[in-house]
Amino acid sequence: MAHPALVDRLGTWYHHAQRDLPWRRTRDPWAIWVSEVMLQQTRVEAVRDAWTQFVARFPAPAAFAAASDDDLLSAWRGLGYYRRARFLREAARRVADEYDGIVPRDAATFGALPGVGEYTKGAVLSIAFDTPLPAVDGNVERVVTRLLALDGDPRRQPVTARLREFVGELHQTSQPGMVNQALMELGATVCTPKKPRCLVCPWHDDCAARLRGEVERWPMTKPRPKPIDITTKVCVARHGDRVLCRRIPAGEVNEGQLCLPGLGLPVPVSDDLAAHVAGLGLRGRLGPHLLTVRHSITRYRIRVEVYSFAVDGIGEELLWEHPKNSDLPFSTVARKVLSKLPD
DNA sequence: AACTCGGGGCA
DNA sequence: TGCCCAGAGTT
Repeated sequence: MAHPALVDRLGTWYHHAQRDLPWRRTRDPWAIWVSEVMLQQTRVEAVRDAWTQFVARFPAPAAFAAASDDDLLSAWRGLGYYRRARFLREAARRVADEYDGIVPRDAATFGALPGVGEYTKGAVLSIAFDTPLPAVDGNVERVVTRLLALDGDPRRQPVTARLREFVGELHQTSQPGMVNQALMELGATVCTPKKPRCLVCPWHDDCAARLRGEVERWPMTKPRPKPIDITTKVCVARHGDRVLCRRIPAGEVNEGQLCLPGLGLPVPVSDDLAAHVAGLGLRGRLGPHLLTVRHSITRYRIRVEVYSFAVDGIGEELLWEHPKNSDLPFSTVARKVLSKLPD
């Protein structure tokens, strides 16, 4: 079954209502791919600048394939889910090595690359090449479950299959890339989770949820568990204008990034800062409590108490960095602490 | 099917 | 403060 009138209204709306986003100005599959990975679980406004810098620095898969860990983490700064960047680099290496640096158009081949799931496969190939594949993200789930008043968890069968089937029907009468992007744009700017702007929706008169007067009943997703509150302590040891840092070890959250002594995520490395610092081989005294910083990651909400630390010597083999003049990838929580530090 | 991975922005 | 976001991989 096709829906020409539905697609027509959607297309007309998208033509005049779409936001001017930088990745919509290119058809380069690599640049589009980067944008889709960055946008996974991440807001448009957080991605905009990062994407622009990223594609300037790594204009092709082969360029990113050669990036160091530090360059990778710096390029991904502030976006979170840093594992996405590692998967993308691994995928870029395969493209460079096995496909002569060309992003594969074949759905099975592209979809087999690390970090490319059902959504990303459909989004990149439909936007770059107009391949008729559905790209069902959280926005599309919301828009379509409301339009059709689809009960059940949209991330599970049979709803997943129904969503993909419906989007596939929309592709029959127009360009799949436009349809996919328009569905996402509608979900992002009109059919929002709360207080949707139904008055300006092109599907105002078609939406089963609105006709029932209970739009916010859909999508029927599971509520997230509440975050766990943690308090941890961190010390700022200064030597001139440099600060004592540590590399987060492999296997821990945010591995490879720079953090401050005493702070470990997701749980505190040490509640006893003095003992922790002694373990680093430093002598000195723990100074006063300076300030408190709040930070949240996946399931934790963390209160960080920041103490100063006066050291006698800088110690051998310890990492001292200029926080405001360093190319090394400081973790977000470390940057928060350092930016709030009094002079 | 449940769990893990970040971070920011805003009602 | 609570909630949500252009998901994917692992267990």
